[in-house]
Amino acid sequence: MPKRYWLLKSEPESCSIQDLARAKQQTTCWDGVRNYQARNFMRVMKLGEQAFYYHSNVAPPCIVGIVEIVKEAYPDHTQFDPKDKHYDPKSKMNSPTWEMVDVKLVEIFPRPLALEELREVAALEGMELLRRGSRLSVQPVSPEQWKTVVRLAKRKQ
DNA sequence: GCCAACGTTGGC
DNA sequence: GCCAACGTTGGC
Repeated sequence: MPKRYWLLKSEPESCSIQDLARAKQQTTCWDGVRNYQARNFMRVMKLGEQAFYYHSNVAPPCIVGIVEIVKEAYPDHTQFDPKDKHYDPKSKMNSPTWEMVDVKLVEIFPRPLALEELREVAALEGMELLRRGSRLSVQPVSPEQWKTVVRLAKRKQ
C-alpha cells in the first residue's frame, strides 16, 4: 500500500491546532467520528502517514497545519460513554462500531490557507474539501494536491 | 442565524 | 426497497 495523504476537520472550538500544540506529546486521539465513510478512511490509515489539519465552522475556514498518524485505528471509547456527546447505545463492546486514530502535530503553517484561497488554485480542482456540499470530516488527499498545498503554505508572502 | 447538502431513520 | 421526515455539518 503506497503512502497516502489525508485531511482532518476539526472545530477549533473543541480542538484547534494550537490546543494540539499544547497537548501532552502534542498528540490527541481523533474521537467522535460518527460517519461510516470517515471511519473507513481512518481504518486504512497507516503509521507515519500525514494529514492536513483543517479548521471548520470558523471564519475563515482554513488548513492550518500538518499532523501525523502515530497510532492506527482502535476502538473509540466515547461510543460507550452515556455521558459523552458521541455516545452510541447501539454499539457493542465486543464489536465496536466506531474507531479512532491518534495524531501528533508535525507543524503549524506560518499562515493559514483559507478555503476561499484554495478554491482559486487550479491544481486543486476536484479536491474533496472544495466539493460543493462536502461534509466529510476525514478525507483522502492526492499526492499532487498535497504537494500543491504544502508549496502554497511555504510560499513567502 | 440561515440554509443547502448530506446521512440516517423508520413507516410502509 | 422506497422515500419523507428529521438531524447534522459547515460555509456563508
